[in-house]
Amino acid sequence: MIRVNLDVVMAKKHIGAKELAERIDLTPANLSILKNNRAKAIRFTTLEALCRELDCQPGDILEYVPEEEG
Amino acid sequence: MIRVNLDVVMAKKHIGAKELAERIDLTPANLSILKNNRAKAIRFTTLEALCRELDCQPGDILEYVPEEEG
DNA sequence: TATGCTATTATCGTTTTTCAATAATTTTTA
DNA sequence: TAAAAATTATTGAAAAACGATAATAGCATA
Repeated sequence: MIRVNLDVVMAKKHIGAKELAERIDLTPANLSILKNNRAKAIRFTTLEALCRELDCQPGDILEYVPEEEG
Repeated sequence: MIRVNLDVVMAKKHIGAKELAERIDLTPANLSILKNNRAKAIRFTTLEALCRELDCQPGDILEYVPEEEG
């Protein structure tokens, strides 16, 4: 499972979803999908804009969480 | 710019493109596109499979490289 | 040289998913 | 309580992954 830790990075940078959405030129609705782990993919242009505006690396945003076996 | 450092991780793990492609259930052709920085997006299912088989994190594979200003 | 093996590159068609636009609802905050 | 912010859902268009396939390149080794 790939976990999107956008909320953590946003909190560290003290930036809200509305402002971040504006800065990366994405609608707040679509940023919310990403932020709340409902996206199934990400374009590199979007990931790049996020890293640029949040001054971070992809590894700060994306995390691989091994599934526990059923 | 988002750089895909798959070649580095693969070298560390001593695994070839053919075997990795088989393990993550992707054609060698499509893995090559990703590995050589010609992909424009990535599905989380693919990123997850890569992290699982390479025993690594997204941050090992994806790197944000700030563009130098022209 | 010749022969495999691996990797890369390219094209086509299908499927998946992002994303904008929009609206409704919920949550948070002043 | 009212306003602002955030979430959720829907629709449609555009982008891109991906499989299948084939051609080509690189690189060993006999």
